Amino acid sequence: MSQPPAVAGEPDVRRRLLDSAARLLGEEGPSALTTRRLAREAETSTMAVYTHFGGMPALVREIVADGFAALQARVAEVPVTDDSLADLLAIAGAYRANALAHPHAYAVMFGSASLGGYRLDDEEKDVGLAAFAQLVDAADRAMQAGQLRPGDPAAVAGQLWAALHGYVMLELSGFHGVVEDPEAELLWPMLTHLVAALSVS
Amino acid sequence: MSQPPAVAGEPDVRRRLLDSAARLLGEEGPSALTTRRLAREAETSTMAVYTHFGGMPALVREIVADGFAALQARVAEVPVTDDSLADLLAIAGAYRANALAHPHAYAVMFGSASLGGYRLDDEEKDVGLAAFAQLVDAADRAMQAGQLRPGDPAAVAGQLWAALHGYVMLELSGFHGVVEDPEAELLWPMLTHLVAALSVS
DNA sequence: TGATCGGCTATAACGGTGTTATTGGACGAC
DNA sequence: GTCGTCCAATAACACCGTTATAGCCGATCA
Repeated sequence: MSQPPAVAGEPDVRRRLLDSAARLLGEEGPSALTTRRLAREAETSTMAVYTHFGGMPALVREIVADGFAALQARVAEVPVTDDSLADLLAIAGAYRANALAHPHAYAVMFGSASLGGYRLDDEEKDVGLAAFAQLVDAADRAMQAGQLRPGDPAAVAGQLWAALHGYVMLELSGFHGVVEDPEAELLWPMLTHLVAALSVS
Repeated sequence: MSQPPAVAGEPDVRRRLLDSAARLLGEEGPSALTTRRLAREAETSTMAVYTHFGGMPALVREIVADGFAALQARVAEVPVTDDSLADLLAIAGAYRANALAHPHAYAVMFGSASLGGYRLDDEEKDVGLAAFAQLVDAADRAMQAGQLRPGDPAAVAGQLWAALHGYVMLELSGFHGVVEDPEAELLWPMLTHLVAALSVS
């Protein structure tokens, strides 16, 4: 209640703030996401951030939640096929593609690039772990299909996730230039080697 | 020339600034490393930062260089033995230990936790790549010893590095709680699986 | 209809930040 | 002793996040 009827074509302040924040973060990075700048972009005053969200960290928390939701949706698009091992690699590709498409958001989501006073809290990590659950499911399917050695799917998924996350972080930091073609010499060999070592012999 | 004779027991301003900066970063994190706070700790004024370094980013650059040097020194302590594969894992252990001992420095070194206006530039990356060269050497030794399959040592080292870096980042972000004992279920299995897949059959 | 009340917004302020210009003092060179 | 050269301290500027204040504007109710 209260909230004005939201005239068509003029999204309410809350929506404008979230949209502007996502755009600023995506286009100019964390340092551009300030209350005053955000208020200018959303054509309102800094107070709106506090009345609608309670402060900058809370607004960032919503952006992060949206980022995790987008990551999860992007990974969920990967079709399930008969080859569970290929599915795992396809999921990794989708994960990386999402990170490269939204590098600043990815950095904030995983605790890099501290944004304002925002810090990952437990609730936020749970949202992130929901995305991780997709990997666990894929690993579990591969075990059920007899393609991965039986074991703890979470451990397998965790190993793949850590390696994938590391490659993505190095790529975002510009440290992947240690070889000519990082994707062909680092990412895929690393993941296939991991999967191979985890497969039934 | 110029620089006063540096009375014993009273390190010069430049040294005091660097020491205080390293201490502030290590103990309280990036957000504590401000010019005014730093000037107070080093018992001088903010101007000293500009006369001696030219600004906060340049000072951070030196801190980062020191961090890479410490990492390199820590890894260099790992003895070279007959078992090159075990050496690779020992290097990984030393790398992780250094990162856990200086988490804030590690985050800044690899582009996370943007500190002031500091950004990794190419020169800085070269310093980081010098540390990476240690891993390449170790991989090369393992190939020469016939324990790793012949190939590009940089590619092998890069895969290990990415995986290790990813695990360390997840550990520093608190995301490693997906399993009970991350070190036993994620880190070492992941690395041994990678090494195994890269070894001669 | 008219008065009241409530939520939202804009303005302004406080203390903090990085950075820079200006001032002043201490020191070596001549 | 005087000059010149650094270097540090002070103060200022513009910006930041945050908060208090005051005013608007629509909904509620007598």
